[in-house]
Parts: sequence; structure tokens; C-alpha cells
Amino acid sequence: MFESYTIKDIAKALNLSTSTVSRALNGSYEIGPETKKLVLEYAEKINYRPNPIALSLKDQKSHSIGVVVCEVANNYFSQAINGIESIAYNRGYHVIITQTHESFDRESANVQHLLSRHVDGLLVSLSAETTDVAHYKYLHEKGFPIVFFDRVAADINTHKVIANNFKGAYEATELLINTGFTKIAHLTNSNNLLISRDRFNGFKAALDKHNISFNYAWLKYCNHGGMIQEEVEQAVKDLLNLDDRPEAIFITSDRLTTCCMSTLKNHGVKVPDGIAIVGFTNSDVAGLFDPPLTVVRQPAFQMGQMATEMLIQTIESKRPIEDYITREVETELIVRCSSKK
Amino acid sequence: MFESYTIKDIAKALNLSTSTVSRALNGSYEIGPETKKLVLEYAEKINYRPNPIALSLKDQKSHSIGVVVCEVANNYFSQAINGIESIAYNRGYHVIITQTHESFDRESANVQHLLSRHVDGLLVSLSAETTDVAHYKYLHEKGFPIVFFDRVAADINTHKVIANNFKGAYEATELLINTGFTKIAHLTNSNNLLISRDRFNGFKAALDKHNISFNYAWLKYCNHGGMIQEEVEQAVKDLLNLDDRPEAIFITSDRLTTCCMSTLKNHGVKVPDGIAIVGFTNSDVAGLFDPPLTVVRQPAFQMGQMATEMLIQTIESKRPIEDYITREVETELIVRCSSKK
DNA sequence: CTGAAAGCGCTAACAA
DNA sequence: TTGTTAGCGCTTTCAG
Repeated sequence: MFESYTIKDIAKALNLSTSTVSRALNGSYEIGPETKKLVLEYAEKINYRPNPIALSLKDQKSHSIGVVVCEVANNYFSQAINGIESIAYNRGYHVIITQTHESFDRESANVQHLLSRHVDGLLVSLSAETTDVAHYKYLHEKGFPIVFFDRVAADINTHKVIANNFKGAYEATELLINTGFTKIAHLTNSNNLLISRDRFNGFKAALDKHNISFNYAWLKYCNHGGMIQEEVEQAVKDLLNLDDRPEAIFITSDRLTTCCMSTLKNHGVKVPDGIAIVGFTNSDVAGLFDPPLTVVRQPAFQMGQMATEMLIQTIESKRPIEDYITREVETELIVRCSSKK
Repeated sequence: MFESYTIKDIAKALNLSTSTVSRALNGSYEIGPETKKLVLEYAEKINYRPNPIALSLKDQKSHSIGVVVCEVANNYFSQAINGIESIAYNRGYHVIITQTHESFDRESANVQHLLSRHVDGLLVSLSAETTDVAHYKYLHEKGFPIVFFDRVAADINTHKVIANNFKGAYEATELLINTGFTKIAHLTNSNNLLISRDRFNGFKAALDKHNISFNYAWLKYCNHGGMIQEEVEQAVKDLLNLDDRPEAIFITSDRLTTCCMSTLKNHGVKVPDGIAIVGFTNSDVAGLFDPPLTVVRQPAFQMGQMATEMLIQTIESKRPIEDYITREVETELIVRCSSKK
């Protein structure tokens, strides 16, 4: 069963040459119908499976794609990976997942590792620490297929899949404003990330639209994206200790949102009475929180699927891609109690 | 950078034969120190990386391991995968993850797929639907390395990593009993799974120890492991509609626990006043729930690591393994409000 | 229509 | 100490 048969076994059994067998298996023209039938039937019978490694060696394709994300144990990414797998599997690719834990060094090492494994393409979501994307640029310019998703590199012109972060943030902020909050803090991931900037811009735009001023003391960056709990705790504490304390916090990432909730809880700050909250998160259980969380949710599964489709298309494209596209999907605002007044 | 050099390039550049280069690279004895130095330096300079595909073809090892789990987007499994990756990566293996979605057919297909990819070994956690483990048995008997973790196959004698499910369930149940509950329901995954049976046994043992009788109407199986929301809802509703309604529910799996919480919430049943809850889950945010959840937590990350270590050891072992071991790790009972009286 | 042979990158047995 | 060669499984010229 796992000691698989080779084309040679078939050839021997049928008294044919390996090339004939190969041709039969690959439905070549130049082959007699009865020979073909013979081979096919025998192959079927012994449950022949071509050795993908040999194929890879031959045509220099590994039929695997590398994935770079900050971590698997994250609602957004585990859902996205689910989407990635679903497409890759059907298209005959396998997926090698690597985690950066938000570190630039690990990210580089992972990319190196994936390249040395001869992956056919890369699906990447940048780490919070990453500012230098020169290696991706280099690869991309050499014609190596790369698709960014979610945390994309602004200045590399390749396929990308992102959520409408501006609008997602705008809507969430406007919800807070319409509820009656004016002092709204902004707790966010590293500013290196384009998504952080987009979300901030959406946030700010909503404020501006409603003529609400923003106190920059309410803007808190967590450069490690919530990997370091203390960092988030400190940020939240700082916010709470401000003389001009905010009435609500808009949080722009999955981990940050839950970390912030814990910190508030530990400090005995009630949500939403003490402070209201809206956050980006793909948690399936945000509705079970105390209080139920108002969230901005991204279509993670679909984003993973889309990115994978684009990547495989790029990999399999005969001619170099000319037009790179950015597909943008809508976020969903799910209103629950944490944003109530 | 990604168009990597081959041993041939080095040989040509240095006017050596490929075998000499190979020997130098592999630190063989039979090679002149200066030749070796020359090769090594040049290889370093051009950043030579051996082609893993060629190596695989040569020694019939793919340096990859296949993982079979029900789904990635599950707290327990995403954490376990994190552990798997951490070990595999360091040992030079890559990991191919497949999801069964609790279906036996998909599980079989995944195993087939992984075998056709020539993985060197399998890390598996059975699907809820699986009762027939003949194909694993066959592979195992043929000497193919398989390590089961969490949802293990009872009657295959290979390496296994499990949590002390009996004790975990026992402790949780005893907590409920000591809190003053006597009517305790049991909401669990398919009885196909050994973990379900172990957890039930632990549960029942605690009841027996305290001379508490168990009404079998309080025992509810969700054969799809929480993949089908309606199934869980129905089970919970049934429990609530019982004349002899239980005062507490002990839940034995991650997804079931959260699903049960939602259902209770949707039906306006307060926890723990209306009904108390303790559940197995590896959610990092169970403390943020309303009410904060009392949970039994498994050391998922370590379990993933242990299983991977055992698998790689088996793969790399020269002689066939004689003694298969089952490593058992302790669960952790985290007491919060959902189990209070 | 079918077979022989080369080659993908690498290692190892065998020669020198 | 180094080179030559065969072979891992497969496809693909090139002959026949």
C-alpha cells in the first residue's frame, strides 16, 4: 500500500517498456488503444500512483506552496489556512505552513527554508516587525510567484487579497460615534503593517466626518501584535490612567482585542459601562464573551481561498503575469453589547 | 536566489567531479582538506542548498510528515499543530496538514493522499466517525511509522500521546459534586472515540465514588463532534426539557463546550444559576466568557511536540521498534464561575 | 506504434 | 584522494 509500485513494475509485468507505460498513463496519442487499455487496467488494479517526488525532480516543480503567517493558533489565520488547504488540496498542491511569531528574523528564515524546499510559490502575510521587504521584491522580480494576503507589502506589485480595512474601521468607529461616544481610543498593531495604517485611516475618517477631535494620547501601538501580553496590558493601563480618559476603544486586531478584554477584566473595568469596545476579531465565540463583543470580522476562509487560487494561477501561468490585481473583500460588523452606551 | 545552484555548478566552477563536491559537502573522510575547504567556501559563497527533492528521490524519504486532524480551526488542534511544527521544523521535516471534518471518508482520502505524497510518517488524531482502523493497522504492520495523539486507536499497538482523560474528567466531575451538584449530565463526542469513553469513565467513577446515581437520560452523544450545530442544540434542548432536569453539564470536547454555551444563551438559560457547566476546551479566552468558564485543559502544544518527537524517532530508527509506548500527560482543571452553585 | 536512452540532482559503489 | 558510473522514478526526445 505505501510501498508503491513504479512504472517499471508495470512495464515488467506487461512486457512493455517504461516509456510505453508512461505514454499510456499520460494519455498520449502515439499509443495503441489496446496497449493503453491494458496498462490502464493493470495500473488501476495495483492501484498505481506516480511518485510525486520523481515528477518534481523532473519538471522542477514541487507542487507545494509555502505559507508564511504569524501564527496558526489565531482565529483569523486558522480560518484562512482552512481556506488555503481547501483549494490547494483540490488542485494537487500541498501546503507548508510556517510561523513568524511576528519576528522579522523568523520570517526571513522561513522564506529561506521554503525556498530551499523548492516551493512553487508563496502565500504571505507579513509579520508585525517586518519593514524590509527587499527579499520578497527580489524574488518577485525574478518571476517567483508570491501572493500577499491580509498583511500585504504596500510597495510590491503583485497579487494581493485584503479586506476593506478602511471601511471596516470606518463603520466600527461610526457605530461608536452614533452610540454617543466621542472620546475614542485606538489600540493597534505595529504601524509597519499596512492594515494598521488603513484601519487607522478609516477610524480617523469617521471621526473627521463627525467633527470629532482625536487626542493622540489615545493612540496606542503594540508592536508585537499581542504576542507579548505585557505590552498590551501596559498600553491598556496607560489608556485607563490618562487624565482625559477615553470612553471607548477601537481595537484593530484579533489578539489585541482579547488581550485588551482580559486586561480590562483584571483591572475591574466594566465593559461597556467603564469603557466600551469594538474590535477586529475572527473569534467564533465573541458572542459568548462578557459582555458579548461587537466585532469587525473578516472573511478569513474566503480570503485564504482567493489568495490560493491567485497563487496557483500565477504558478501555472505560461506567460509572465502582466497585470497584478488586488482583490478586496468586505468586512462584517457584528453589533453586540460591548459597544453599547 | 531561488534558482538554486546544483552540485554540478560547483563541480564545473572548481574543476572537480560531482562526487568530490558531494563528499566535501557531506564531510566525508576520504577527501583532501584543501579541496574540501575550497568546495565549502565556494558553496557558502554562492549560498548552495542541496535540492531536497533529489535527496528524497535518492533515499526514498520525503522528509515530510503527514498530519490528520479533524480541523485546524479548533483551539486544541491549532495549538497541537503549533507544537508539531516547532519540532518538525527543527528536525528538518515539513508538515502536511489535512482535515477530516470528522468524516471517515475524508480521513481515508487524506491518508491515501499523504501516502501518495510519500510522507515518511503519520501523526493522526482520529475523526469522530471512524470505527474502522484497519488501514492504519495494515500500514503499521508493514512498518510504516504512525503516532496517534489525543484521539488514538485503541487496538493498534504503536506510539501514542494522550492526556489523562480519565483523571481530567474525574477531577472536573468531583469539582461539580463537591460544589453540591448531584444531577450531572454528560455531553460528549461520538462514543467511537476512546477519549469519549475514557472521559465518561472518569466522570462515572467520580459519581460512583460519591455514591451519586446517574440517569442515563442525561448522557448525550453528538456524533459529529460539534461540526453540526443543530445536533448539539438538540442535545442541549433535550437535556433542558427533561422532567428530571440536570443541574450541571459536564462536556467533553472543545467545540461542544462552546456550542453548548451558545445554545444555553440562546434559550435564556443562565449559567451557572440555571445550569452549571464544566467543559474540556483549550480556548485561551474561556476566562472572558459570560460566565467565565471552568475548564479542563489539555497541554496541546506539548502533546504535539511529544508526538512529533516520537514519530521522527520512529522514522529515523534503524531497527524496527519493539516497544511502543503511550505517553500520558496531565490535564489542568481551571476553576472559574460556570461551575459555581 | 513502441523501445532505448538521456537527464532532472544527488549519493555511493567501484575504479584508479 | 579523486573520478566514473549507475541508479532513485519519471518523461521525453530520438530511433526504429
